[in-house]
Amino acid sequence: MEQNRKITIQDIAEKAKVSKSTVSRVLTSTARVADDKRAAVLKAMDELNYRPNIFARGLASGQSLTIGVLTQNFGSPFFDAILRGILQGLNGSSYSAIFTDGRWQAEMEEEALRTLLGRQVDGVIVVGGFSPGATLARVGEQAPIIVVGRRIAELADRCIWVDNYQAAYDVTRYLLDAGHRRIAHIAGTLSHEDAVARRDGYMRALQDAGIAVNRALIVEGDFRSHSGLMAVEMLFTRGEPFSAIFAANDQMAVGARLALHRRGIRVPQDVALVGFDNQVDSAYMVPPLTTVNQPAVEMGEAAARAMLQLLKHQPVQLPVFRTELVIRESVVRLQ
Amino acid sequence: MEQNRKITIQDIAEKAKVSKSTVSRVLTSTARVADDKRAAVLKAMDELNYRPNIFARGLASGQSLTIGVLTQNFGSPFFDAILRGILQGLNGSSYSAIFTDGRWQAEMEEEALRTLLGRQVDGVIVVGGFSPGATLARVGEQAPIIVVGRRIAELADRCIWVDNYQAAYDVTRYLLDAGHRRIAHIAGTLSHEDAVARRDGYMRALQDAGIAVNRALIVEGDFRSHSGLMAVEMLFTRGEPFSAIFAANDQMAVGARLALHRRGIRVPQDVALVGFDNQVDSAYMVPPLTTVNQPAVEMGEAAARAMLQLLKHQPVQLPVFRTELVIRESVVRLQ
DNA sequence: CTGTTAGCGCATTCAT
DNA sequence: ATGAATGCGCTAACAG
Repeated sequence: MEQNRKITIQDIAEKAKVSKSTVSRVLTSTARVADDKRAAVLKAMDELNYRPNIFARGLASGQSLTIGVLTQNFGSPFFDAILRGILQGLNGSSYSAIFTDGRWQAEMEEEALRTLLGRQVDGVIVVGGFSPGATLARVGEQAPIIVVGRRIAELADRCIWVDNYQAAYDVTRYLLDAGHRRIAHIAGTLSHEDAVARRDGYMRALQDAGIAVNRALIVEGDFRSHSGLMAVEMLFTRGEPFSAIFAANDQMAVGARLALHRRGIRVPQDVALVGFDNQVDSAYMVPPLTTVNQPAVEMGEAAARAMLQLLKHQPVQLPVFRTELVIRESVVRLQ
Repeated sequence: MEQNRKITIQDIAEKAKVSKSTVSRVLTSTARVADDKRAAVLKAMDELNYRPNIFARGLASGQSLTIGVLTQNFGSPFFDAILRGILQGLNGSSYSAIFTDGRWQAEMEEEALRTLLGRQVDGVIVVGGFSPGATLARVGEQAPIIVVGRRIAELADRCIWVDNYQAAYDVTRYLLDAGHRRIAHIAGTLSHEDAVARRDGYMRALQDAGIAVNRALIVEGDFRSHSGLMAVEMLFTRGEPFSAIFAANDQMAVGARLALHRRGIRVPQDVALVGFDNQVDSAYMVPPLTTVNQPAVEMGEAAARAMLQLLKHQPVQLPVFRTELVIRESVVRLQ
């Protein structure tokens, strides 16, 4: 099967008539090497199609050149965008990423973190999740860590996130400005801090506008489409009238849209609809969805770059990311 | 920073009063160990919170316990489902996955494959992509390989795929049975074999029904939503009437849906619409989309399991995956 | 069943 | 600037 024996640093040393050390030096460029020798080494490496053994290197150097990414739910467009950004940010560096999926379950996340650390990753990027801050802080003692999509008190200077509270406030404000007074909210899983922040921003905006928060207009979903559909059903069951719905993410907005359609309710003429996350296909909904854009790719890229900095023991300055209200056609001014 | 020195097999050997070898044996369970010693070792490992160094292990054993996954486009729901399946299939095994993204570009794929191999992965799973079969076959000589989502002649017994041609044939047949005669097709990128197979299945079904293929009713898209929208525009520009559209994937169907909506054309009353892939939110479109289900998660899982078999040098028997027409509300019988 | 001995391929002192 | 020597932590023969 593997006819050609693994060629090692030794082989190329012989071929280039130098010592292993010299070869190692041109490999790591940790010390100067005479130009002619370096050339000979390079030539030999090329001719023999040499590939350093990453394990030997890792064992000897203590570095894995791998950064571990703990994510949740590969399927989510939002998280995918972040992952894409991370890959992009790592591009060109000598680091690779290895992913594990926490599936939004704290125990699984711990397990995933464990395997990552067990794989001697040089750093960890945590994307979202439920793990308590203390757990992550502990991880942070073992390896450089960057958290994206969450704000963790214990790791304040290592988090990349957006202000969900403010964004939700702005959405609600926008709906109010359009003349809506009875605005329903489909919240995300409320054990998740983002969901809470979005709901709170919504409530606060209402209060600031002098409108009492009506609990009957708030339904908790789970960030998935189906829960958006169910939430609208729930709203009708409760019988509280509403002229607008603010869903805590686009997926739930999609579900809500279908529920409205089933009841013959038109969007935006009868009910306005706003989502959150600006996932790609939201622009292609019928009608195109007004939503909040989170610069997911950029956040992922920033996370990767920050990690690279940390690994070089350089100080990191995390950029600030802003959300943006993307106005499309699912909201219309109330007469 | 790292106050506590790395604890090694040696430490736990001393603590358990056995030799390193014995510890190694309980670790790898390659040989029987007396129950009491095993217990002592386990206890010591637990108390010292021991984590084997994966590099040392890899170096000594020649195994990386890592399988490399080459994928395209993290953002696609279909590919994500496959990845999720792979992760799922690896779950419980001692293998981890490491992902790289080929971004649908042959050169990038080659590069990605190279880094994967450079990382000494024990096996490679290729998801989709453009790499020529010969390239993949070459990779297959260096490490076990499984290909999912493509059928490659050189690697016939290593591919997991579905019969796109037949599925497309069935879709078209379904539309014909519903009374449609002027059926448009929005193809995917035709440099991609799946796109070709789907188009060909469509054409064949028409021919078998005695209907001449009308080139003006076929538009090439690129699998993305926007191209679906553009395709419909193109169709109208061409002026060929049609009563149904078969898009080569759901994303393009979404785009097509919006284009129709913009022109005030109702689905399914005025035009029937069918997609392909059954991505999650298709069930929540307005109206819910009739589409072809590809068991993506199952395919990914099967790929992982097959890989595990290969790594154990056991013969693999790849399961056959069938597509299924998922009938929802975007098609109505023509009067 | 268990301990002893040799490396795995490379980075990194230490000499020179 | 370069070679020789040492060891990273573990697995895998080899004895016993």
